[in-house]
Amino acid sequence: MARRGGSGGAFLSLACLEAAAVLRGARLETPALFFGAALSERLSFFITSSVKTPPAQSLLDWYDRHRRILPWRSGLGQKADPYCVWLSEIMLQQTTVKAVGPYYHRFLEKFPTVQALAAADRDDVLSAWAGLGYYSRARNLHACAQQVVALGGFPQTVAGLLNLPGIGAYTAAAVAAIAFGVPVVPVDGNVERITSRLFAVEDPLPGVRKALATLAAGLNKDKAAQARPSDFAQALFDLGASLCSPRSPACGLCPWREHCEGHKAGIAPTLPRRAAKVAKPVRYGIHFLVIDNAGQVLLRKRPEKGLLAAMTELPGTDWRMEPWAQADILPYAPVQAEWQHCGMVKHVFTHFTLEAMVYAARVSHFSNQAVASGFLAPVTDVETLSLPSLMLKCIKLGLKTLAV
DNA sequence: AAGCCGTGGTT
DNA sequence: TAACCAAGGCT
Repeated sequence: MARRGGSGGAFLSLACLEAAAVLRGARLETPALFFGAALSERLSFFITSSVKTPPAQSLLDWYDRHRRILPWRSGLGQKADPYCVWLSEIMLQQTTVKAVGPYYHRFLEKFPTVQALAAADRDDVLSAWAGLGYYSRARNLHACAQQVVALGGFPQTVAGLLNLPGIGAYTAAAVAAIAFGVPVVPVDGNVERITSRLFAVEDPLPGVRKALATLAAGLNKDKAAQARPSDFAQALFDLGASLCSPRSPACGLCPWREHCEGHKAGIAPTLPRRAAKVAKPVRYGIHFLVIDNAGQVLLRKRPEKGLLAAMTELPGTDWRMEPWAQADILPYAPVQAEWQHCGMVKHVFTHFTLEAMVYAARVSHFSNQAVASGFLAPVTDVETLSLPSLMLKCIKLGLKTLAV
């Protein structure tokens, strides 16, 4: 791991010059060798025992003055509700505060307690999640609620929380710290960014992720942080969200600016570095919108596993790497009709881009066979049908064509 | 363990 | 526009 910042002596304690030598030397080695098993353990020790961490009190003072007011956040010194903390943490995984807000309120209204959530139908939970993305979170949320009820409440340790579905290293630490006052540092994208800047770590993600987590774990070692584990964790989130932002951090306002090696070296805005990414492949699919005289649209449910698992979709082809020829697609049409070409919907998933061609038609009524291939729903209910965003786009495009 | 899993906002 | 990114987890 390459860490910048003047002489090793100023940055690392004198007792650990050997560690500094190891760290400097490591820059010259291949990443694979550097993170080799034995060496990695030695480095974890050296890092946690030798790295000078910034004063937690400075951050906490800043937090007390500038902390954000969020729906799931309790008042300073107030006790947090574990159910609310957990629910918000799951929703906030890879999801912005702004997007979560309405979902969080709706969810609490529908499922006010973990018992209510556990007792609910899974489809109702999925429905309340529709549009938020990463739908495995909703399935795991429901399963987790049932386990929590069976356990008689939320586990109050990181290890106990880690056993629950949908809760990984980050969420376990976040719930433990925020809901139960356990002095741990949850490492999310904010904390990775802050840590890489504080210690001027120039090696790229995702390879350097483990090393950043080790460095981050040392951030709460002083007394001030130990006294306020919940506030310290949330202070890091707020710092990452409002000052130590990805593109143009406001280093001049940062309570840790005098302790930040990245800032001192003038490279803070460029951190963390990332390995060059590969281009996303394009996949091609066709989807069909059919409406009968009663204003009903034919839909179907996707398979239980895989992309958009168990969510609702328009009937259509699979999504393949080769574009579909006109002649290939008729067998996939759910009914015989005068199909009108509506255009293309482009949708970007994490690992590929989908170009979905949409065809639309009207029929007087659906045959039993057609209905058996899926289910019918009033087209006026499209907004409330628990549809993934992609399908909402396809339907809107199809409706536009039919209306003409 | 690298690939899979959504969506919306920003630059 | 295309890339980037958000309080990541699972397999």
